[in-house]
This record gives sequence, structure tokens and C-alpha cells, in this order.
Amino acid sequence: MSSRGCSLPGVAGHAVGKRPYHHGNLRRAVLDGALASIAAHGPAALSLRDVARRAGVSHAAPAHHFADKAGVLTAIAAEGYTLLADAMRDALADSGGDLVASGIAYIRFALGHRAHFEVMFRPELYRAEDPELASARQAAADVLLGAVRDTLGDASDDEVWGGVLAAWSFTHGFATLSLNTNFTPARADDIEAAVRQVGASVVRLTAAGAFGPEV
Amino acid sequence: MSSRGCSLPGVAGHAVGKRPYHHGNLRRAVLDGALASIAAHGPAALSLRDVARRAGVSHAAPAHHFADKAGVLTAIAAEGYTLLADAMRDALADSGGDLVASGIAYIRFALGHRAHFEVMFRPELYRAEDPELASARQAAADVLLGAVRDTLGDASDDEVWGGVLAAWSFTHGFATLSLNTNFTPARADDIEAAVRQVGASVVRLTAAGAFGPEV
DNA sequence: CCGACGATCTTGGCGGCGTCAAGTTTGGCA
DNA sequence: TGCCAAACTTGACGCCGCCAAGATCGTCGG
Repeated sequence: MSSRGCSLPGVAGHAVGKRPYHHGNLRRAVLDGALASIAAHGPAALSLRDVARRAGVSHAAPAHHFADKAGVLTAIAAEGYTLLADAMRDALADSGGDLVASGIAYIRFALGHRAHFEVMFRPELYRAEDPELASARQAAADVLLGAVRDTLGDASDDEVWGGVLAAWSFTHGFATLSLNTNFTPARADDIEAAVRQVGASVVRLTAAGAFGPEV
Repeated sequence: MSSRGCSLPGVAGHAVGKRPYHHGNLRRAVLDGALASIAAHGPAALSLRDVARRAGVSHAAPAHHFADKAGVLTAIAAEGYTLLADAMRDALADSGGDLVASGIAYIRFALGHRAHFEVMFRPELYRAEDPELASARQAAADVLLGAVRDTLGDASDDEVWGGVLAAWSFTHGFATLSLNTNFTPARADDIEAAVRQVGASVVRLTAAGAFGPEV
């Protein structure tokens, strides 16, 4: 019962692959409505009845495409990881493997797809064991791992893993704080400059020995 | 009406300053119950009625100490900022101003006071303009600012601000990812070693030019 | 010593929520 | 053409946050 609505749309696409009956494409409409609501009021305030109302369907209609509220958020998280992986892959390809470029893509994604991003990192809201989500998540992690590996050149797995932790922590923290606090909202239109300026600060702090002895 | 229950306890302490009537100290009991629930199920699943039930009072009793649900979360966020500032101040004092030591204190706080931390960085759940909260938050920010200033020595305000962004982003990202994902759970018992190892990775990435040209 | 006051807490009710069960519409296929 | 299954509706249940009105009880002025 619970797997029916979710598994039928299949692996293929997100927008198509489902024939319109009464509504047209209620699955997409529910996702888009939920995303708009989350972007405006946060994931905690999401109401499926409200989303259904805005889509012009009955309050129980969404349950036939997503088993329950957690199902909607699971789909959003999976979509988010796919979009994020694509954005980072594109940035790496365009920049010739620049780690900072992929970090900027990460931050741009967080700010531009706030709703996706906020859901992705609240695992208590969705079903983290969902296979579609898990694979999308793994794909995004692989992009980051490859980028760090390429940057460090010849490095042990431990060194690469440490680099992933470092790069991911920094980028994720910057993105999260930008979303949560009044963290330089003026420069939101020029993320690249802000990130590169902060990158320069990392170099300066490193030179000052803040992160440990130099090599 | 809304300010009565909140303003009476005053600036002094948190546990005392309120005479027991029927319950003893319902204000503390509500906070503790809410913290336990949030630590277990996240802030979104918090139910005031459930907290009241566990405290052995009626479902409307908490509203006399905190105007509403957002009031409870506001108090938790304010308490969290105060605890965090104290922890970082202590770490800086004990280490002679080591920025990494204060970062470790930050991460230790996040992992050890998960409920406080998760609420603090979800401003849509509470009243960010609450004066007690705002001052606690500012106090925490001042600790970080001072630590970065001391580390960088002679530096312009812009450079210090960039350093704050860098240090805070990194530390906050590490803490958030540790809470949200399966981010090396094995080393949770030795945060210091993990952070210093990742610090070494920052040095290595910097040497590889990942964050921009060296000075 | 006592009565009134006010803070603390209870009771009951309102609308909204997520979810379940059962019924209804509708498009495509045998 | 007639049937089936997917898509959607209707109605109900218990939970929630919040509000208003009432009950309880320590304290303080007289």
C-alpha cells in the first residue's frame, strides 16, 4: 500500500512519466506547492492539507502519490541531492576541476533552492533509507570525493577523506549560516566574490598557524 | 500579557528565581522536557501537550510561563547561546587563545547539547527579536570575533570579518554535518583528534592552492 | 488574624492537522 | 462495450496549538 504511489512513477524523470487523470500532474503540483511553502515558512510549518487546497484537490489526494508527509519530504530530498550533484558536476566541468568553483555551486544551490536544501539536511523529517534518495545522495558524495581527490593529487584515502571533511564542512557551514543568520546579506548577489574573499582568509589563518603547523 | 511569564524570572539565573506553587518549578520542567523531546525527535515533532503530560500538569499550563510554543523555543535558543558563549570563552582561556580549541568547544557543544543547537539555528521556529535572546547571541558572536582578532594579530576589520566567516563556517559546517549525517560517527568520542586531522587537511588543501594563492 | 489579590494551574472548547477507510469518477485496454 | 485499476473524494478519528473562563493557593496589607 505504501509503496504503490511512490514506486510507480519509476526511475526515469521527475516531471513526466505519469498520465494526467483528473488533475493533470498532481505529483509535480504537490512537490512544487510544498517547495513554495517550505521556502516561505520552513519545513516544520508544511501542511499537506494546505498544499492540496492550493492545488485544487481534496485533502487526502496527495496521499495517493506520496504515502504520507514523510514521503513528500523524501521525494524533495532525493530531488535536491540530484540537483546538487548536477550543479557541482557542471561547475567542476566548466572550471577544469576547481574545488572552490564546486563550493560556490554548492552555496548557490543552497541559496537558490532553499527548500530542497533545508529538507535534505533534516533527516528526521524523511525516510533516509529510501533507495532512490540513498543513491542520489551517494552520487552527490561521489562528485565531492572526486573533486577533492583531483585537487590533492597523490594522496592516501585518509588524506582525501580529511580533505572532503574540510571542504564540505566549510562550504556547508557557509551555506547554512547564510540561510539561517544575517550573515552578510548584502553580498548575496555576489557569492563568488564573498567565497573567494573568505578563501583568502583561510590562507591567512593558515599562515598564522591557526589550523596547525605548515608543511 | 505575553511578556508577563517570560520577563518575571529576570536576568539572573535560569534554575532559581521562581517560587514553587503547585508544581515546584514548572518553567524548568517544561524546558527540560522540551529539550529531551527535541533531542530525541527533532524540533518539528515537539508537542507542548506531550511535555505538559510528562511534567504532570494540564495541557495549558506551559502557556503561563511561555506565551506559546515559539516562546519555549525562544527560551531554549537564548539559553543555548549563553551556554555556547561560556563554553567557547572557557576553551579560549584554558588554551591561551587557540582558535582551534574554541572550534572544538563549539563542536562539542553542538554534539553535547544537540537540542539547544538545533533550535538556535532554526530562526523560523522562535522570535529572533526577543531582547534576551539577541543579547545572548551577540555575546557569543563577540567571543568568536575576539578570538579571530587575537589570532590574526594586526589585521583590518575586513580581514577579521573574513576570518570570522571562515572559522565560523568551517566549525559550524563540521558540527552540523556531524549531527545530520553519518559523518564519521566512530570518532565522535575523540572530536579533538578529528578536528585537528581535518585542520591538517586544510593546511594541505591550502598548500595545493585550493583556496587561492598563498601569501 | 483574615480577607482580598494575583500568580499558578485546570477545564472545556475551537479549528486545523495527518492519517485511515470506504466510496466515486474516469481513462484505457481486452 | 464492459471491466479494471488508478486517481481522487468524503467522512471520521485522535492529536495538536491556542483561547477563555474558572478553580486553587501562597502572600501581604489591614
